[in-house]
Amino acid sequence: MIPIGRNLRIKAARAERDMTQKALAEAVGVSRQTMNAIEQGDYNPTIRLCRAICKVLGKSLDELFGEEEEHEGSKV
Amino acid sequence: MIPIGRNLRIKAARAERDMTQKALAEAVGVSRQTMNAIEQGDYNPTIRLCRAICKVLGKSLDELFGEEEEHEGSKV
DNA sequence: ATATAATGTCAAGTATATTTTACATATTGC
DNA sequence: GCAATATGTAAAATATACTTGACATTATAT
Repeated sequence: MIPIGRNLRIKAARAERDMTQKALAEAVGVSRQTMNAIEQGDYNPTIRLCRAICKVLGKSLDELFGEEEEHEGSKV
Repeated sequence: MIPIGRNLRIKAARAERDMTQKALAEAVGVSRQTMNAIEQGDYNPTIRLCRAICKVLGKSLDELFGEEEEHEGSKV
């Protein structure tokens, strides 16, 4: 629970590497559901998991987890 | 448990702002023991708490929590 | 249309982050 | 020396990250 905002940056970085949620989850050693929940913003990973995700996706903490979400499309 | 390495960067950033562990803990809304444990590397905060710490200390995630610890003094 | 892979979600359990209380050790100032 | 403040630790309780298993939905392709 506790909505955090969907993390589209992870999704995008995954796309860059053509990785599936499952593949990323395995690469960082968590369940697929956990990866999905993080992308959905359903919770709040530990810094350790964040670091692992960054490492696999070749991004920095600031790039993937910095600040709060950038706002979505400005609806028309 | 699970040693992560002491986070001297937080300690240093705190010193820059002349903040005590207690003050920082209150500013980010956790207990003093939690802040202490994080600095001691005794565990593994959530990204949310990390963000809060960064905000209060005026540092980025990469600055305070990026990569693993830089090695200490190169022993002589 | 129907397989198959990728994703979203839920519920029940386990692991662990965080709190509270409490005490011990520095450290600083009187 | 003694008081006060800052820090380090520990044990028991609580909150929540994360797992497992299962099912529904949305692509993509044949």
